[in-house]
Parts: sequence; structure tokens; C-alpha cells
Amino acid sequence: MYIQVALPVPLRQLFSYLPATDHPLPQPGCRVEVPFGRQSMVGVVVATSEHSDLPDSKLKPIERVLDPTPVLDDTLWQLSRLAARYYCSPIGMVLNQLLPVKLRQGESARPQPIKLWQLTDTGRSTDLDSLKRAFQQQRLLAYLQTQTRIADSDVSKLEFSRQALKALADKGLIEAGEQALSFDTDWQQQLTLGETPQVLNREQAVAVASISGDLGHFGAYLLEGVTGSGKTEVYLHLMEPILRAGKTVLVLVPEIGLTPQTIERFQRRFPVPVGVLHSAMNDNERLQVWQQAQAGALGIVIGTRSALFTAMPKLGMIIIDEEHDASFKQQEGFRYHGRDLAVMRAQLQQVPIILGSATPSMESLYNVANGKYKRLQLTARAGVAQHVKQRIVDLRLQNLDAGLSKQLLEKMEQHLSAGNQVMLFLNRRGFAPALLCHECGHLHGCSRCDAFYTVHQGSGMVQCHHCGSQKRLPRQCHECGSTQLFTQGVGTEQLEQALVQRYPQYPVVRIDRDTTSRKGSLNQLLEKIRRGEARILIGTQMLAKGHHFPDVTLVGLLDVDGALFSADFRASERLAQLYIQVAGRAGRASKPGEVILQTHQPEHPLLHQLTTQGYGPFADTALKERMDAMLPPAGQMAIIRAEATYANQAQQFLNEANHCFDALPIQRVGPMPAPMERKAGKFRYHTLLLANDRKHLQQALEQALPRIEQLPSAKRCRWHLERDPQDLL
DNA sequence: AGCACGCCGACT
DNA sequence: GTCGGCGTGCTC
Repeated sequence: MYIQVALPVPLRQLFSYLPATDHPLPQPGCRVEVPFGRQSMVGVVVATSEHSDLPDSKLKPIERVLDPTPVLDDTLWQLSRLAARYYCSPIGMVLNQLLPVKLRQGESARPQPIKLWQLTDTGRSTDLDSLKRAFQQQRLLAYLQTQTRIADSDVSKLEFSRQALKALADKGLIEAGEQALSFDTDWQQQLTLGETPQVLNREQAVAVASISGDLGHFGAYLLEGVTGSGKTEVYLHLMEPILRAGKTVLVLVPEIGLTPQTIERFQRRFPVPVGVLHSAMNDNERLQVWQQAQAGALGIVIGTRSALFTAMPKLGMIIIDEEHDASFKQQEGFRYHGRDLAVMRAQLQQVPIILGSATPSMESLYNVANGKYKRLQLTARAGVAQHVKQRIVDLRLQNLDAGLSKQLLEKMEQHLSAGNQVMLFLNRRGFAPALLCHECGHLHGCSRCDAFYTVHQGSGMVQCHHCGSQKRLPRQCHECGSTQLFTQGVGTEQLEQALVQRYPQYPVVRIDRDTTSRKGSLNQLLEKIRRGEARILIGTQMLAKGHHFPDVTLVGLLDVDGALFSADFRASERLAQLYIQVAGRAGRASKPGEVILQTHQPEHPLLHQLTTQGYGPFADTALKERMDAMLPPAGQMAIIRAEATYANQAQQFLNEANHCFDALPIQRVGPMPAPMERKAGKFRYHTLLLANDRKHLQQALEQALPRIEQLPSAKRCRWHLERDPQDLL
């Protein structure tokens, strides 16, 4: 017998191994440890077979079988195979993403007993006063004398010191112990609500009724509702019968949307165990959630993109909130779209899936149009929030102050003196996006990228935002030696500086990657805003997502022109989504909101339609344009990207790759230089592959890819294929 | 993807 | 004379 193993390497093939003599033959879906080259790797058995392409002499035996039974249940196993096929990704890479890190590393899939520390008899009867001179030990012992035990993983969380722990153990006051992890599935028996559900308005009731009447099998629903229209209450109503039936719910949220408030909202309504998966968690915590979910001990699992791969045997419903959000797309390695895979999973497990958004993606709207998704709309803004005033400010021939027009400054003063907060968006961090020589006109560019250095005044450096290189802020021009160097353009750092000077009485907070790089600093800043300690809020995209500040009544978008003429056909969709999102957050019942959009293109039809008619009509127009051009979601797209030290290496490869599609119904656009042709010292090119039908693209890729991989030129550059690319830049 | 081998420039 | 830069090739 031979064992076919999927390994986490970017090779579209399985590897054959001989069975281990001292282990039973592993079943498909079990992990094995195998020798690979000079190293040892964890892989997953895909099949066993009676013959192998290679002679036995070239094969090695498996080192160790890690699982007695498959780690992945049937659903996840099938999902992996579907995903690998759809995204043309090696199954090994897919499985590698699916499994929690600890399982990839070969750790046991069986829950391990929790390591803990407990009091000894001596410890129980020891007087705290005897530790007067060792404050840390005294504190820890005091805790244990009331709690009797502490989980090892909680020691640092509760801010006890390891030294104190060791000291108490050495004195024989405490001892190590363990507790078998028990999975409590009692919640499945009887559900009690933690709070009385809100009374639904008519639209909410219609949405709940039309989904609730159709549970127990697959169905996709687009729940469309503006901020404050009560989408979450609809989710909660829908979840109730599911949980009552002892089934579980998977909730996916964008990266930034997973706040303690969100979790609390679910927890308050349903006092069932809730598993949370977010980026700040460590590998052990993730594994624990995964194991609990697999055992059915969690009623609700809520998490970001990768939570989609949580094993949930009694799944009853999937909810994706803010389904249009870009963070659902994985941008490296196995590049999948969380929303699309979630729909596949719902189909596999025959459960309904709810996609919620105020600004649905073109993909979902297209699926509504062709009858795959059912659309449910919430138009009434709950409460009595008034309509937001919108205004486009023409920047042409204006004298700007740090990027701010006269009109915007006037409005800011109005809103600030009325005691409200003002929020300003500028999608450029740093002090200025370029450094210009006033004598010779030279712009200081990065030597490795086709980009200018961004000036960071605070750190006295210039930085390339594309390859990360940085150096001292030059004092002289590199071309002519002049000392007359001026910054060109405005970034968030400069905007902040200008506003602090102009309005010393109004505290300013800036939120961008530079001010939030330290862990926890984002939350600190957000908290400061919430407490009203900041009056002017400056930020890049980061500030727009998911945060609600009720006292913000004026929102300014400083420069939206970039999105109007982007090389990426999705840029206008993203601008519209950002715009509606921030507009929806301006003002509240007692304080009407106002949004100001600065542009050099005040007559641009997109801006006009967006501000006068809103997202719906904009989306209709945009979708029609996509259909006319056969662009996604109407047409199917994939992209082959290549980068190499010399431009012609990448070009030659892409040209040859193009020929692999000859006679296939695929339109090829390119090779063309990527929007930034040179980045980090490499030349980058790409080809777009377009098809009018999903099957055509699938078949073409399956035929062409093996041939592309064999091309000699493929070895001379780094390249990859991506299905449904979201970002063409 | 790793990891080794292998061949050319700036250091003790 | 060596350390280390990354180009190339291989992994059952």
C-alpha cells in the first residue's frame, strides 16, 4: 500500500509514502509526520492506493501517524477539496490554512488537560502575614486561598509573577495539578434568553419571518440595511430558534468589527457558551476554541475570516456581517474569499446563510439579480435619526490650508463650537507624500520602487510605503545639492499639525498605521474619542470601519479624486461603500449630521448619483456597467502575477503562459506592467484572464495550469495565479 | 515554501 | 584568506 499525502508546499501535487511499520495504516483525513527533503513535515493523508508513480526505492516511510481518526470532519474535508479546485490551489496549502496552527505543527487534536496550580494543605493553613516581606507571593496566595486554584494560562493574564509562583511551589504551599477538559453541552437542552428581545419593526419582522419559515436547508439571504436599521436584532431573532433546537451558529465579522461590544450583544441575549476567534489570540487559545466547537460545547462561534474553518458538527446557520468588507479576502498564500467559501459551506451543511450589509458587494447584488440570493431590505433607520446633509466642495482654484477648503473650515468651526466632534478622512499617512527640490524640481524617489518617498516629520525620516525602506530626511537635493527642499502634498501627520496650530482649544486625535502600530494603542485612542477627550478626529480608512462615535456630526472626506480614476475597476465601489459608511455614522437623533466631500471633479456622475440618490441607484448603475463590460461579477476573472529581477523575464513568462490558453474560450488582457511596475527591486507584470462563464474559466485553468507550470520561463520568476482577485493594484 | 549548494564582493 | 549576498534546484 502507498499513502498519498498533502503537504504544505506550493506544489500542485501529492507525495507518496510507504506505511510506517509500527503504525496502523492512516485513514484519509488523518495527519502524519513525514520526512521531506532534509526536514520533517506534518501533512494530511488524502488517499491510500495500490500503486505509485515512483519506484519504491525513491519512497520513504511515514515517520508517525498523528491522528487515530480524521482531524477534519466530512464538511471541512469536502470544503477543502472544493476550495482547492476552485482556487487552483494545492490541497496541501488549503489544508494548511484550515487547521489551527497548533495542529499544523503536529500537536494532538485531542483536548489536553488544563495545567493548573492548586493549594496544598500547608498552603491552605498558612497565614498570609507570614509572607509580609514578599508582596507578590502574598498576593498570589491570597488569590488562591479564595479561589483554591489557578489555570497556568491565567497566571500572566491576572498579572501574577512566575517567580512568585515558583517561590510558593518551592515552599510547598502550592502544587502543580491538572484538570481534564470537560465539554459542557448542557446549553443544548434548554435555552433561556438573557434579555427580552426588542420588538421588531415591520421590515425586520418580514425579514425574520421569510427566513425563519425556511430553515433546515440551504438558502442565501442578502439582508440590506443602513447603519442603525437594526440588522443585529434581525440576526438575534433568527438565531433563537436555531439555538433552541440545540444547533449552533457561526458568525463572521470583518477584522475591525469584532469589538467587545459586538460580542457582548450576542452574549447578553443568549447565555450559551460563545467562542471568539480574533487576530489577537494566541495559538493555544485558538486551538481550544476549535476543540470546544468541534465537541459541540459552543452555541455561537464568532470570528473573523479564518473562523469560517471552525469545525461545527451541529451547525444551524451562518451569518456574515458587513459582507462587502475587503477583510474577508485573504490576500496571501491560499487567496480565498471568506464570503464565497462560507456560502459553499452553507451548501455543504444544508443551512441558511445570511449576508448583511448597508452597502452590498456587486457580487451579492448580482446573485440577487440572478435569483441565487433572496434580498431582504431594512430601509427605516431605527430611532429617529435625521437625514444627513451632504455637500460636494469644488477644490478647483481654491487656496487650501493643509488640504482643507474654506467651506470645510467654516463648517468645522460651526460644529466644533456647537460642542460636537468632527471627523476627517485622508487616505495618506505621513507628513507629505513627496519631497520636492525647489531649485531643480527633483522629487526624491525610492531606489527600489516606482514611488516617491513619504516624508515623516515626527521621526525625521523619509519612508517608502511600498517596500518599507527608510532613511534620514535629506537636507540637500540629491540631484543639485540645493538645500531648498519642500514637501509636496498633505498627509495625516501634516493635517494634524495644522489643526493643532489652528484650533489649540480643540484636542486632535490621529488614527493611522503610524499612531496605532503599538499593540492596544488603537483601542486607547478610540476610547479617548468616546470619552469626548478628542474633538477633531483625523484618520485613514482605519477610522472609517466599524467604529461608531455618536457625537460626530461632521464628516469630511478630504480627497476622493484618486478613487475616481483608478486602474482598479472596483475603486468606485469601494469609495461608495466608504462614503455611505461614514455618512451613516454622522449625527444622531438630536444632532443632525453633515458630510462634506472635497474633489476636483464636482461634476463627476458617480459623486453626483451617490450624494443625491444614495447607494442603491449607484450600485444599479455600477452593476450594469460591469455587465456591459463583462467584468466581475458578470464575467469571471483570474489574474496571473509575475515578478522578476529583469522585466523581460516576467514578460516572457506571461507571454508563454498566454499561449497555454490558445484555443480556450478565455480573453487575455496583458501582459501589462502592474500599476507600480517596480516594487522592492522587482519588476512586476500581470495578465488578466476573463471568461463569460464560471465553468469555462474552471476548465481552462485546469487545462492550462499544468502546462504553465512546466514552462522553463516559470522558473525564472516568482508568479502566482489568483481567482477572483479583489485588488488589481 | 524551505533548505542546501554554489559562485562572486567587502571584511579580519 | 573567510563571511555572506541571493540565483538555482529539489523535495515522495
